[in-house]
Amino acid sequence: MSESEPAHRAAELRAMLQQHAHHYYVLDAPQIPDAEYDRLFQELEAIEAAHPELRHDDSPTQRVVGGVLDGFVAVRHAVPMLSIRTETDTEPSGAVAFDARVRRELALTEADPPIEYAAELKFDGLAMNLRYEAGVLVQAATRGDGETGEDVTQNIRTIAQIPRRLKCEPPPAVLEVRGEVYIRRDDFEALNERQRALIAEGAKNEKTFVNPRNAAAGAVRQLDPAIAAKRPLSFFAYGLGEVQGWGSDNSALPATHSGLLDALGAFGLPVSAERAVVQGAEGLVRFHAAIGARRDSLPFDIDGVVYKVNNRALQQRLGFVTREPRWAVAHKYPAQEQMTRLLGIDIQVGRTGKLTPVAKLEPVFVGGTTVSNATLHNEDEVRRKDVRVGDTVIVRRAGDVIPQVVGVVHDSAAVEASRGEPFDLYQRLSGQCPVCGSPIGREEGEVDWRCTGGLTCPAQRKEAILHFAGRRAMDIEGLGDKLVDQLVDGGLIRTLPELYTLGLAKLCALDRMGDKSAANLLAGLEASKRTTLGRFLYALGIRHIGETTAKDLARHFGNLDRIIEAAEAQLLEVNDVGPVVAHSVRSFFDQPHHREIIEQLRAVGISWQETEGVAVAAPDAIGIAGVTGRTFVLTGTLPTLTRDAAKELIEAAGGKVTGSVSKKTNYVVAGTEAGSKLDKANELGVMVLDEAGLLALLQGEMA
DNA sequence: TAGCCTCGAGTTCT
DNA sequence: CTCGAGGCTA
Repeated sequence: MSESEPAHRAAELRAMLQQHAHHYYVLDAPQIPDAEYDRLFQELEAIEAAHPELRHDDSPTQRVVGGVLDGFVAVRHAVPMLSIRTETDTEPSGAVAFDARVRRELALTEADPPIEYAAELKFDGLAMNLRYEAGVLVQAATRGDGETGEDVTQNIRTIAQIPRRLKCEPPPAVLEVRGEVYIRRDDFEALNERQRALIAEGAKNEKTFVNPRNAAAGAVRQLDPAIAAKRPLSFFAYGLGEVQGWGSDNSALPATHSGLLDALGAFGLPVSAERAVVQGAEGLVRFHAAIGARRDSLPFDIDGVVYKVNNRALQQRLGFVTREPRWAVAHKYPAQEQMTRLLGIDIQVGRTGKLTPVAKLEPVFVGGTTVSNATLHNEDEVRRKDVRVGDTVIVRRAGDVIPQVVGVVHDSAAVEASRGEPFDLYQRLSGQCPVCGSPIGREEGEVDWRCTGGLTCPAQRKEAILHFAGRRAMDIEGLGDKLVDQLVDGGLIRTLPELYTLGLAKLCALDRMGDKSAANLLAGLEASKRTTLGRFLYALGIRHIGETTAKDLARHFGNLDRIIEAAEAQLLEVNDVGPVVAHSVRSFFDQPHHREIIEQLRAVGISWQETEGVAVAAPDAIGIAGVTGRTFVLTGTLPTLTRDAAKELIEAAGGKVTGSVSKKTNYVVAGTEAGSKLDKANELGVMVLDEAGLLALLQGEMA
């Protein structure tokens, strides 16, 4: 009796775990919390450890079994895994053409009713053959060349969604289920997140994955199933291979494809819910369009849809042409990812001097257009992806319009060994700006390299002019990049004010510039002279001053001279202006060259409405006590007051207490063991008080 | 001190 | 649109 007790409990646990796993993975509706599942799982593990004879091949605890393989064993498919014909046509006519072919083959006329189709998704994963004998999973094999694949049973057993025993009684003698192993997008993101963490911790042999498909392919081909088990693989069934004894003489085989999928679902196999039974070409077209519209929001990648004649008897009548069934077709959407070759890495100079690496690609058609350039953002990014000239890379252009290099395709070891050098921006440029030859530099802690040439650099000058002329800035109509290229390269324009001294004669001498366009530009320049302070400030292109901040400054100060004269402390009064922005503004106006340009721009007639500004009253000069509206930072331990008490006192007096010292900080109140905040205060010249000093200040305010 | 939120800057192709 | 930086806040 004492022997049968654990056996009974083990069987019970196995049944419960299988049931819950099915709800969790297949129906996506867990019935118990994960922790409870884990507890049951561990209980079963414990029983099986104590009673090895109770271990079953189809126990949930046996999903990871066996050791590392030396290689994969070839498996000859009992029924070949055929490819299906792919409609490359991305228009709806692909569906129409298929329907027409089917009707022709069946010798149907227009008088006959529409054909019924099963429409489903074409997953972007790996085709797999699962062989169940007497209801138990005995083998999983990849597609290979269609005739012979590889035995990956150990890895596939780690996929919890795939039942080790079919839920049917009695089970078919042999049932081969065909389907796709894939990785969900969210699982993929989480996986890469984990990989990045491992790499950050210094793990040598880890890497991030380029896309879910590659990650899935890598996992399936892992020799060590323990590694495969850590990859979040999923599975959808979509067809059959060899079948024996499903009912007597396979009589229980459903008559339709849709019925077949329903049956597989009932056996506990995951079947996609994104499928439909539709009538005729019209139904196919609708399905294609509906899925296409939702493609980006599906939880997994697909590369198209598949249409199958639903009735299996009709399928048999249609038969095969060479290796492809006549009764099914895949209808692809335009690829969102393509492989191509990285021809080179150019380096562009932006308005702020930022040096941006740009991938020069062998042109590929992806996401509806031909892509030949893609930004690589910065050096870190290039290194992170380890993209090198000559590599085969994957380019993606999904819903987000802008193409990006997703990563490198790592193929044969030979190719791997002969790769180019890792990207080193400084070395590539020999430390010089590719346009003007000025030295390049990188600020401490910044990612970006910059050309130090400033406006002497033609690239920056061009960008500065374009920015000045931009729609949100001075809005000069008729001044585009081609024209700016000509003006700067031809030496007609060196500084912004010179734009306004352009004459008709000079303009007409330029290539492709007629009287009309020249007159348009001059009119555009004239019209731009009447502007606002905010636009003008923004147009100057001061670092960190975008449209919003420019407007804030304009509103706060009301007129330009006050801004030019403002000390950093006054600039800090402006909303969202911190030390960096304040410093940037201050140093811009400190350059005589910039003041000169501003004078000249005013001289040519640029003007705006000046106001009083809505600045709060100018703060008291340094040294005069004040608490209201001031910012305090507390650091260290005060002799009598607790932090909270000190805070309360300051706030009661109208002051503000923040956590970190910045130029916006008016006072630092330091006690004993004050650390870096005190150093910072000294560095920034912020007034430092002790407790007595604080109390004296507060007294003064109250009095 | 970390994390949130906003802003700035750069980006592709037709 | 995305990323990084700056500013602010819990």
